[in-house]
Amino acid sequence: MNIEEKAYNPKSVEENILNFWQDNNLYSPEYKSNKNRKKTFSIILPPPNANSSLHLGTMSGNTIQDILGRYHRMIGDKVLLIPGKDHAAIQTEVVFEKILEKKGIKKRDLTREDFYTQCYEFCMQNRKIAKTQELNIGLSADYSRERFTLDNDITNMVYDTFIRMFNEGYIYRGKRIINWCIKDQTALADIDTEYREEEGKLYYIKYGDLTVATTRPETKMADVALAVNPKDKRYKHLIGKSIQIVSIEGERSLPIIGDRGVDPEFGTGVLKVTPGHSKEDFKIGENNNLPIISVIDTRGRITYGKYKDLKIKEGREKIVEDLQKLGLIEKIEDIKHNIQICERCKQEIEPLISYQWFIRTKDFAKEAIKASENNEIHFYPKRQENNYMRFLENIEDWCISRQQWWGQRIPAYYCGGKETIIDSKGDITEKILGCGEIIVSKDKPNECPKCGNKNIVQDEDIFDTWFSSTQWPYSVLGGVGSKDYKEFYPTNVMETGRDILFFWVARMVMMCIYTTGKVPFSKVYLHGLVLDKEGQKQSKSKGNGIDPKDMIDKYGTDALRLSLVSSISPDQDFRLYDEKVKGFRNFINKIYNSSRFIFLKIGDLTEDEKSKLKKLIASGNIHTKTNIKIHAEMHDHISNINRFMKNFEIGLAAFQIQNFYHHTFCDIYLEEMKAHNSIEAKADLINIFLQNILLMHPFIPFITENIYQILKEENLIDSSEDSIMYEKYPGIK
RNA sequence: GGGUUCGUAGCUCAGUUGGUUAGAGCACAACAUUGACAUUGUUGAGGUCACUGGUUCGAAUCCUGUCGAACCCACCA
Repeated sequence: MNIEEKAYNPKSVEENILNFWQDNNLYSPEYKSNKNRKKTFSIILPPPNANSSLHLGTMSGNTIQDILGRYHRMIGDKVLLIPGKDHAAIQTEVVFEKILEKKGIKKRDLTREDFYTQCYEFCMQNRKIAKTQELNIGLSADYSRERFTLDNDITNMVYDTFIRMFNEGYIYRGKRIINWCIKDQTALADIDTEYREEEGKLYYIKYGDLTVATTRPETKMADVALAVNPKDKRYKHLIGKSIQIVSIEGERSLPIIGDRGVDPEFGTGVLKVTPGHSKEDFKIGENNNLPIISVIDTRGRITYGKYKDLKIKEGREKIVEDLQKLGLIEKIEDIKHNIQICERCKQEIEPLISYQWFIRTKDFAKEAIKASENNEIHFYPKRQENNYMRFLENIEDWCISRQQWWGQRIPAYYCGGKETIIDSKGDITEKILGCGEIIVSKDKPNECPKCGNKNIVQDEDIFDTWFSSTQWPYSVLGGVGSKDYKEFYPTNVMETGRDILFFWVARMVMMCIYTTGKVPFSKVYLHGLVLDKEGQKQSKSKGNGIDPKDMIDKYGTDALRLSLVSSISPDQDFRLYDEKVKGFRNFINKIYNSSRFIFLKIGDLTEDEKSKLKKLIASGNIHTKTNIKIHAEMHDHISNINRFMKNFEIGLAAFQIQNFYHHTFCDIYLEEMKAHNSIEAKADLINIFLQNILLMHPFIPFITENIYQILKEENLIDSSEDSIMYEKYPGIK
């Protein structure tokens, strides 16, 4: 810092400080000052997706993580923040396919290997950019330990888990109804889908004497029953009977069953049961032992009779036309209804019957629930615990296979390969062509262990990205039993966005308890989303995103950090915009100028005077007549900040350090001190100043490190530490 | 349908277990500034703390209900 300049120039200062921290390896738990530290504090940083540069939301999380890390370093813990990057299976595949499309290349033009290699390259470039961004925001993570979720050893651990779960019966290959994305050509877990309200039509179709209201007449041929509510007086007497119908599929008989899930208020109160193309109906089918018929394939085309190969919507029109000709359409109403869409590509989801890999989640969920009940895991804010519990209590089996290329290929092998057949009745079966054996193994077996068949074919599918990322807390440390695992696992805090509580946090607890026997972290802090000035979610499609780099270039990193955390509360979304960051820049400048003033005031002391000054500070007996009040206020301030930090009230702490420095330290104390020039007064000034700088360091690390270094250069403080990062936090013994 | 959060100054937001006169920043007005800072300071104006009823010596804070906004989960056949 050149204190000749009237205004603070963050750019050059931050660059120097950053180099100083990195060159000396200060972020590492192996750094010399950590040598005698026993208590560890570790955070697994949520690995951002390696398919783009970081957005502000990720960086707001990084800032909170870093504040916690720096605070704990200063209260004497051996701190490890572990960075990583996530391959983000489907999302990255979608993003990368678009990039290829721009070059006029279609995914299927490439071999699987080429696609993978190119996508890997793409991710490595983003990984580098993201790392630079993380470093620039001051994230004090140990990059010698940085990992990518597709690193070989990580994948190996993921495979080990899969194999163990398979052998213990927690993983099965099953025929179930799944969410199928026709655009992405893959199965999706429920959680990977969203709902969107759309205008549609409700068709009232005659089934013999009864009328059924449906939005999906094209699945009519897959009906296997009609269902009514057992309490519905209109239809109660029909339960257990059958109805003869004549319709486009000819003459046939459908059983009438009772199911409590049928809403008597909707339509006519009669539901057509289509287990092959509706999740609810699939459940009804299971409960009543009904057959399953499929009439739509994975391309979203009809497979039945004369409608074969028509797209769903074309088929619907044609079928309605034919029904009308037969006089079977009673009426058509307009309806607003929610359609299920793919979270990634936003296209409509088709529920289809398919063979996929599933995890039996019920037992795992029980353990994860127990962890919370036994107070082994705490949520900030506490109310999120309810969401966590409700998710786990209602959890369904987790579909972990995806029909994609970018990710970890499932280590399952089929004797002779497999094929899926829809028979003439519309029944889907998966047939393993050899002796029927499925071999789960990390390496490809030479032959089938059961029948000796040499023709062994690997499953084409990859894992859901969350299958690997939920194992991240121990895999990133090198796995169970590794040196880092022993020292840093379980970790202390999971700090992440409130939007991935279910995707990641809850499943991480389940998976890690299974693989390590321990709850992976004892505290979960969930932050809100960063919104734009109008309170809208920032997104690339809206173009309302704020580029973190712009803010840093314009106002400096410390200013941006403060604006990301000051006055926030956990879980609560907050707005960020130019003027806000500018305000914090003004505060940082205030710190600069006040320090400039202090250095001018201290003036050129002789070495004797400096040593007297330091002795006065060390003795603690430096009260001067004019400023007794400040000591009491400092004392309260320090204990408040420590209390806030312990309760994860980061927003309050950030707000208070700024407020105190500006309006108590500068506006009152510093003004008063203008009249005092004794060595005692100067000692007092330096002492209070230093306390404030230390208090502020976790939040605004750059300027505080810079001031600290000047205090040392000027020989105004004594310390064996090279950096403020390892100084003792005020109020901590 | 179930759940959560929010509603405080013109705007953006704090308000730590219920406790004097409800705070900050931005914006606004006036004044000041020769030991730092016009990216500053001082002072001021600006609030029925959404509304309603209750608990309490005392409510922005706790409880009932209403209105408005946002979000999550489930489902819409």
